[in-house]
Amino acid sequence: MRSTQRDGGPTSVIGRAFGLLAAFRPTDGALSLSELARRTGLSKATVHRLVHQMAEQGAVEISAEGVRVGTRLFELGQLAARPRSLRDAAAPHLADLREATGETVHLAVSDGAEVLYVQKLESRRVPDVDSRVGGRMPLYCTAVGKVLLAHAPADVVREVLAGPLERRTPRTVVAPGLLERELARIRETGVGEEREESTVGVACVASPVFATSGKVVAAVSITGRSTRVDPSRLAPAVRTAALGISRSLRSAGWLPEDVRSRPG
Amino acid sequence: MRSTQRDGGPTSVIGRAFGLLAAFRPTDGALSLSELARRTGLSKATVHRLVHQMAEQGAVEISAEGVRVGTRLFELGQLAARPRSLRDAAAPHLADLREATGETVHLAVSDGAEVLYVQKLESRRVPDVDSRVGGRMPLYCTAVGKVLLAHAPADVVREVLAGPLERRTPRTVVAPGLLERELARIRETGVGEEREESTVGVACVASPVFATSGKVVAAVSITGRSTRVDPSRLAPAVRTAALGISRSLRSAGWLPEDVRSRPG
DNA sequence: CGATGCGTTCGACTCAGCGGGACGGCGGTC
DNA sequence: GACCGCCGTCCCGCTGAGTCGAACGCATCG
Repeated sequence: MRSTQRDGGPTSVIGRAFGLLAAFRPTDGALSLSELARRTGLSKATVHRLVHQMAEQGAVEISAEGVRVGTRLFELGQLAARPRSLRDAAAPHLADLREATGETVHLAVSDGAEVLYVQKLESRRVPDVDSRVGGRMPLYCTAVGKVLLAHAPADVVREVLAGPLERRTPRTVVAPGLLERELARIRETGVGEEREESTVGVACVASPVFATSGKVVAAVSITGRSTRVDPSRLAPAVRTAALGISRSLRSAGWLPEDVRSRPG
Repeated sequence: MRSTQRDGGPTSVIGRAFGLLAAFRPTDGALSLSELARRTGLSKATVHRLVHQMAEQGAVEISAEGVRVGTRLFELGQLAARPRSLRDAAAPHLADLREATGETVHLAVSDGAEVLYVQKLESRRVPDVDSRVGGRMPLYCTAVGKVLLAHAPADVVREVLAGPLERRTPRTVVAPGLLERELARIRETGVGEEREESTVGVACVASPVFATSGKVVAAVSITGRSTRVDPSRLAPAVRTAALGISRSLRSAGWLPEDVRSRPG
C-alpha cells in the first residue's frame, strides 16, 4: 500500500471510483466535492481529479449545485445481464398480476443478505408502498426476502440467522428458530407471506421464480395496505404469476449461473 | 503518456474501465476477456486485472461463459439524477396515456445527437416496437428526437443538420432544409410526428416536456404500427400528457441545470 | 474582517498499473 | 497423437498516473 494512501479504503483506482458512486444515497441530490471527500475518506485533491475523470465518461454530472450520478450510468445499468433477462421474461406476467389484483407488484432478486428490487408496477391507487426499483431491503423481514432466503445457499441462511435480526416493527420475526421454521413452510407451500413485519400497515405475499436448472433466481410479490391485502387470499395469484415467469424463462433458455461476484 | 501504453486509448484508469463497459453492446451476452481486449485495444493482462477489480465492485460478473455487466451497475444507474426525477414525475401521466390510447408510450431525453429512452410502457397488444429503456436513436429521424432537436441548443442543431443524415427508410427526411422547416413547425404546434422515418411500418407522435425554467428536458411519445397510429389524431393526447408531466415537474420543483457532462 | 467552507492548483513522491511474454489447458484438425 | 490456435492466468521489471498535503482565491456569514 502506498505510504501516503489513507487507511481503510481500497487500493485500486476502480475501488475508489465505485466508492465515490457508492457515497450517493437514494435520497441524496447533488453532493459537493468536499462532502464526497468526507464520505469516502479520500483527499479533496483525489476526489476532484476522479470526479472530473468520471464526468468525462458521463458516470457523474457536475453542475453548480454539485455532483450527481450521471445519465450514462443509467444507460449502462440497463445492460446488466441479470435484471434485463428477468425483466424481459417477467414484464407481461407482472402486468397481468397487477391488472388482476389492482395492487402493487414487485420482482426482486437476492444480493448478499438483501433483496434488490428489479421491477415495480404500482397500484393505480394512491401510492401505498415506498419501495423503489434499484432499492434494497433485508432478506429476513420481507415476503420476497423470505422466499429468496428459503432457497438461498446454506451459508447465506446461516449468516442471516446468526446476524442481528433488527426489530423493524412490533411484528418483525426476530427469533432465528421461528424464522427457520417459516422458511421450511415457504419451501413446502411455494409462497411466503409478510404481515407488517418490515413496515407498519403493509402486507405482502411472494412466490419464487425458477430457472431451467431448478434454481430460484427471483421472487414476485404483491404488496399493499394490510387492510386491503390478505396474503392468503392472494397467494394463488402470485404463485400463478411466478410459475408463468419461470416458464417464460425456460422458453427463453435463460441459465442462472452461480454468479457471486463479491466474495464474502 | 506511459511509454508502454498502447496508442489511442484513454490515459486514465477510469477511462479504461468505462471503455471496457462500453464494449458491451445491447445484444451481447457474456464476453470473453480476449474479446474485451480486442474491442478496447488493451492488453490481455490489463483487461484481466481491471475486470477482476470491477467484479470485486459488482460492476461486472464473471462466470464460466465470460464477463457480463453486473447487477450493481443496474442498482447505481437507478440513482441517476435526470432519469429518476423525470420518471417519478412522468409515471402516472404515461400510464394514463397508455391506458387512453392502448399504444406503446415512451419518455426520452436528448444526449448529444441522440435520444436516450428513459421509460417505456408497452402496448397490451403483441410487441410492435423494439425500442428499449436505456436504448438510443438518432435525433433527426424519430418523433421524440425531432421534438427534442427543435428545442436543442443552436450548436447541436447545427451539428445534426450538417452531419450525414442517413436514410434509414424510404421516408426518412434527409434534406437539411426540410428538416429545419419541420423543427420550426414543431416549435409552433408543440407536437412532432413521424411516419415510417426511422422504421418501416412504425408511426409516432411526440410532445415536449418543460422544466420550471421553460427549458425542454424530455419528450413523450406514442408509438405503434402505422396502420393503427394516426399521428394527427393522437397529437392532442400526447400534448396533454406532456403538459401534465411539465406541471408535475414544476410542483416537484425540479430544475433542469445545464448538464453537458461530456465536452464536445 | 476574521472564520469557515468551498473548489481548485501545484509539486514531489512512489507504488499501482502497465504490457510483454511465458505457461498450461482445452478443443478442433490433419 | 502431434499440432495449432485460443483461451485465461501469472510473472516481471519499468515508470508515470495517481496520490496527498498544502496553499490559494473566493464566496458567505456573524
